[in-house]
Amino acid sequence: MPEQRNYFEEVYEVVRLVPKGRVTTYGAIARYLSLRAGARMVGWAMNGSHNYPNVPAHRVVNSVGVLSGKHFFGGPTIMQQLLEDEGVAVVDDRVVDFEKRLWDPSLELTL
DNA sequence: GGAGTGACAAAAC
DNA sequence: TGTTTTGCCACTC
Repeated sequence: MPEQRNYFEEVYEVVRLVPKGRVTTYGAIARYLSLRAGARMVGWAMNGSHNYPNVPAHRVVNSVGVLSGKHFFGGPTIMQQLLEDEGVAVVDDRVVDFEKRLWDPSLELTL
């Protein structure tokens, strides 16, 4: 069945554009997609991200920089390990210098 | 076919 | 000031 889930693809595409060593938020992606509060969809999309290649869902965190869905990576430390491997320090499930690491598509892509 | 849920966020009270 | 409710779309039961 063809992928007719536009929002999901949009989310995946944006997440794929997140540079290594940077993180983004559900709200940022939702805003970039002109969603009022579709952040839930972003998270749900991440849930199905395993069906799509190169979707660094570990770079997507909530609005406070917390690795909300770390447990969905098959382990509570996988997400943190991936981020640390990319140079993103994670302490107490939170991204260090989150505001500096934050990659907002609406800003970086200057749409 | 209908109702409920889901890795969130922002507005309202 | 903190807590509660609504919003969105897709997917599952």
